[in-house]
Amino acid sequence: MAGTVLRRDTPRVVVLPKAMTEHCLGCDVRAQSVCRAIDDANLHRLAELASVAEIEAGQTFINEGDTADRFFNLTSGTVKLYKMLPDGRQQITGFAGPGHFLGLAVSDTYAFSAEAIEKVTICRFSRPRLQTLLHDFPAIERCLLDVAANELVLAQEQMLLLGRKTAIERLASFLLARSRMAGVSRTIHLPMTRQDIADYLGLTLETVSRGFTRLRNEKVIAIAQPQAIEIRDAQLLAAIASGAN
Amino acid sequence: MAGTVLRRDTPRVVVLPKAMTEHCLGCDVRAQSVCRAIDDANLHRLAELASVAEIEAGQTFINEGDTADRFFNLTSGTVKLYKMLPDGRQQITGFAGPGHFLGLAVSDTYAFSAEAIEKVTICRFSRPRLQTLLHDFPAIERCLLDVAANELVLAQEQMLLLGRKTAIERLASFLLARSRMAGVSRTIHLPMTRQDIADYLGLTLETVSRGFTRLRNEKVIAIAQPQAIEIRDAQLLAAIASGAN
DNA sequence: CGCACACTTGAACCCCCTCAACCCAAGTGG
DNA sequence: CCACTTGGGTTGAGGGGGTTCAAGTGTGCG
Repeated sequence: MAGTVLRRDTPRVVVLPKAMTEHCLGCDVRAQSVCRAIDDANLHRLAELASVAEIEAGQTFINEGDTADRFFNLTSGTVKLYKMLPDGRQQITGFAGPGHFLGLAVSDTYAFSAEAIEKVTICRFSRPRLQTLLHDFPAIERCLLDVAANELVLAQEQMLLLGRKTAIERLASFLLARSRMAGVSRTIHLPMTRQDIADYLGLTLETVSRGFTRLRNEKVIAIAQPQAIEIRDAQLLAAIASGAN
Repeated sequence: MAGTVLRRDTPRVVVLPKAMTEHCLGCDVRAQSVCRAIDDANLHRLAELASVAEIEAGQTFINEGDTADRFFNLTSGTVKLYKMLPDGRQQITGFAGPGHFLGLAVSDTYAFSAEAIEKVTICRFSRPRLQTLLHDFPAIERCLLDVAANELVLAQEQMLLLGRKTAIERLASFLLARSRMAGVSRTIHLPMTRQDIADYLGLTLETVSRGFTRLRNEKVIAIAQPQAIEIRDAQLLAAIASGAN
């Protein structure tokens, strides 16, 4: 049962009243984000709604229950999305990286909180104004639908993990998912703490630590640093993750 | 660790080559389904893509991993959506009732299986043909986005439940959610078995049974029949569900 | 009646949690 | 340079909530 203090500092807004269109044109995560749905000619329509902000590590910039008046688009860094119980128990529902879109809420309040675990930069959009833009460009809506459907698949996968997998299977699944998004590289970077991993996998930090140690002893992984893990037997890792072992 | 046998019987298609538009016009779940996004004048466009099928209880009509060539719209009965591990462990990701839309998958294969737990009737749409219709009617797409965002919120809530709540808290949360969808009535109907509830809440059927008994002994609920549960102290039930007790 | 199926209840066990100590690296300040 | 602090990570010992295994209790239906 984790108990972290909530911080409600306002994020530091940094830039860009007018040079925004160029900023969007040269944005290096545009291809991975929903912004790809809008072509260069119309990009200014999107750009004039956006403002950029930098968030320090540890800062919470979305609070569960607050009125959802903004959408966010991550351009760098990593964010944890989580829900909490009144007594402080925390469940991280996902980690968001560059290109990730935040704020897909039906109701008018956020259903989760978001905290930067590294220094993060985000694009912010006013909700009502972006929604009128969505109306003019159904392509964005279509893209958002794809995004939402994809998240739904991931959420179902995570429910299977949380409801039915053992501790070691959860860890293996987590490392495997991380390695897939890392691409070809054999080592994976973990920007989050053991406590965060535990809160994501429905475990305690001690169990996470013990699990990593066990996987290391069984030569499945090597732990270069606590935050840098090398996969030594991807096949065995996958077997463990799927419950075959 | 539950192990149910997969059945792959083809569902019995029942009706309606041509009288379909009238059928859609008079459909009693239209207002609760995505079909509400299309007006009476254009309803025939939707109707001519649909075919109706009846599914017997126990029949699986979506198999995880199969090519996703169809969308479904539930018009009566209850369906369980689930994922399985190779060794038979099962996680139910949700129960779908009348008006529920199924098949929101990004990839070309279904990410989950669907089995009728009661006799069920569904409208079926060919995927490619419905997708061209979506293109013509962005209102449907918008509606689907709302549906997806809503499911995402529910999924996050379920992750919190599976990752961080105790057995009794899970049961209370489940009963509370069921009572909310039941409306004003104080008694809730549970069409699924204890095993299904367990597979939904990440527990065993014995733990579910014991939990119900305990809630009954503490006068929170009354168990008229195993499938019919009366809520006697909604406030206490809500307190337990949120972890306050 | 008797079989099947779902549910309930009991007893023993075990995986993971809790509590606690310890390690280690990175500051910080005298 | 060393003493001290702080934050994250690891490791150990013991306990408990939920599972496992097993028996018993309805209830519907041939």
